[in-house]
Amino acid sequence: MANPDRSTELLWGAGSRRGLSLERIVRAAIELADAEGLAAVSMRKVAERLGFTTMSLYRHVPGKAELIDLMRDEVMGERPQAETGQRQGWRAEAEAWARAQLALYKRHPWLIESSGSRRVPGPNAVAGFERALEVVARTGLPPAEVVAVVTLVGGFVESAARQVVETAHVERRTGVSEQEWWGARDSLFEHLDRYPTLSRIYREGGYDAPLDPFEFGLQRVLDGIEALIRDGSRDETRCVVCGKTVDAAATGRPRDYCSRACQQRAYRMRKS
Amino acid sequence: MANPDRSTELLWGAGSRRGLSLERIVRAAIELADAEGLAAVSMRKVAERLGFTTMSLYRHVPGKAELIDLMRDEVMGERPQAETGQRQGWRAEAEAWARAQLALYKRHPWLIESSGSRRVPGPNAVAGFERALEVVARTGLPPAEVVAVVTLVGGFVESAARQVVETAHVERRTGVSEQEWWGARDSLFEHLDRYPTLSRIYREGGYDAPLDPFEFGLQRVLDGIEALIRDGSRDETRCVVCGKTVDAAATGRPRDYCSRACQQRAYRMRKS
DNA sequence: CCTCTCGTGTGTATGCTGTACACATCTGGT
DNA sequence: ACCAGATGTGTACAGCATACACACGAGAGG
Repeated sequence: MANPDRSTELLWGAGSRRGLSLERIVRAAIELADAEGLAAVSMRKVAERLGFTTMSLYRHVPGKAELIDLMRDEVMGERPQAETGQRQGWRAEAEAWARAQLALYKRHPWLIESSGSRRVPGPNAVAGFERALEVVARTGLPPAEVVAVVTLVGGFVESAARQVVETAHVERRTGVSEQEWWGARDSLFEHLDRYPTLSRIYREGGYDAPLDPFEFGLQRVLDGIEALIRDGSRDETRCVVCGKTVDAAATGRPRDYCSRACQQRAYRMRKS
Repeated sequence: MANPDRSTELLWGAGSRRGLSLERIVRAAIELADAEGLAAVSMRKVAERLGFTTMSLYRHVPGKAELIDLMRDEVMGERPQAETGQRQGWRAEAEAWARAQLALYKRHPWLIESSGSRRVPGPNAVAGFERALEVVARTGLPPAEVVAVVTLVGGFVESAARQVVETAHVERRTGVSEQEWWGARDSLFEHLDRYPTLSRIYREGGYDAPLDPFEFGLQRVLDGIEALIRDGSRDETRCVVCGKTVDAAATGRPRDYCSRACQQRAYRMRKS
């Protein structure tokens, strides 16, 4: 587990603190991870690649966990592309954001492997988050739902990337791995009668031309969000702060907020 | 589907407890992972817990990777619950499936940590997949889309579980609540003005009462799938095998399949 | 000039990890 | 009785992150 304070300091530190050596270490580690996977990244290997001893790295980086934090944020700074001229409607822009994120995962598959444990978000990661919030905020959804939507799409992209990258990884492995795949297929065939629905769907060709999980899933998720936007704007029964359903007052002026807490938050917000 | 030999051995416990067995190893490893996390599972620790030497394990398990495969499939065999009387409509059942899956991840958080690298699916994992296919197949979607939908929902649940479980895990291990943790990262907030949308949403209270990412996301995803079902049944412009859009014939009888390949697959399927 | 501190690189040592290999013991079949 | 195979053990090794003591060179203060 990375020391949060140290990682935060390194990730957010002023330019002067980020010495030349630190950048070289991080870049060497990224090259190693890109070429041989996250498992191949050891302090020894990184040091060797730079022509220094293992322990010299510790003069610039507190530990391996922090190094990985830095690697992650570094590649997240790769600009998706020329940042097209916006104003395309939230859906097209959300699609573009998701596709750029997927491309990032494809360029650096180890991002997925290293996303397991608790990570401190760096400036570039937050910048990506900011861009996504920007897009979704234009939908006019209440703030809490904007955050939830971005979380959902972000999580989906990572999940899809995990599948896409993994199958690509398996396909790239030749011979032995392919045989394993066939072996698993055979033993699965033997017991296929235990799974009637699966075998029926297999027989009906459900696996002959599999749909791209990213493209398919992205459209479903965005459809679901679109439905949320439509429902939310049709009836006004949702809290404008958190988006929860607000039980309509039987008589008198209809409520805007689901609770006094949300009302107070909106008031403070308006006042500042 | 209990193996009689194994059952007798387990039931006759006292006698067989003297020796090692694959089941005992797997169960000990699961207990260890449940209690202290996946990182704490080492061959030495598992062996110690059982009162044997490290190397004795290798008489029953080829290596650690295979042990983890076995652990995964073992816990996936835990029946979600009493398998309620079905016939509730696909959406309610899909929700139940997703919730059961989330509960599984909560019971065994290490399932998420260990899902990174390539894993061989075991009988219990396939059984869970089969149950999901069963539910989604009732929607009448074409086979390839049934698979894609199950993949989508499965991926979503894992993604949401990763978030939910992780915050809980961090809180338990560090003894610091999520709020305190982020509060301590004040250097992060210092730079908040670089992110206008993020800070605006924060000020508007978007983070004060965050929506449950699982519950929120699940509804969006299911909404998206519902839209797919509706659109698919309204117009017949989709291939009944793979679900891709089929370009309508200008004149004559409208096509059912997107390609000769799909037409042939459906024919073979009908014939068998 | 000398000395003293400090940033930086190095070498060694420790305690983990998975697992290869040789050896011991016990068991069941011929 | 004997032998083969299954099972458990002990030692050994390579790899990992990293703690710690040391070496060297630069700049500051006397």
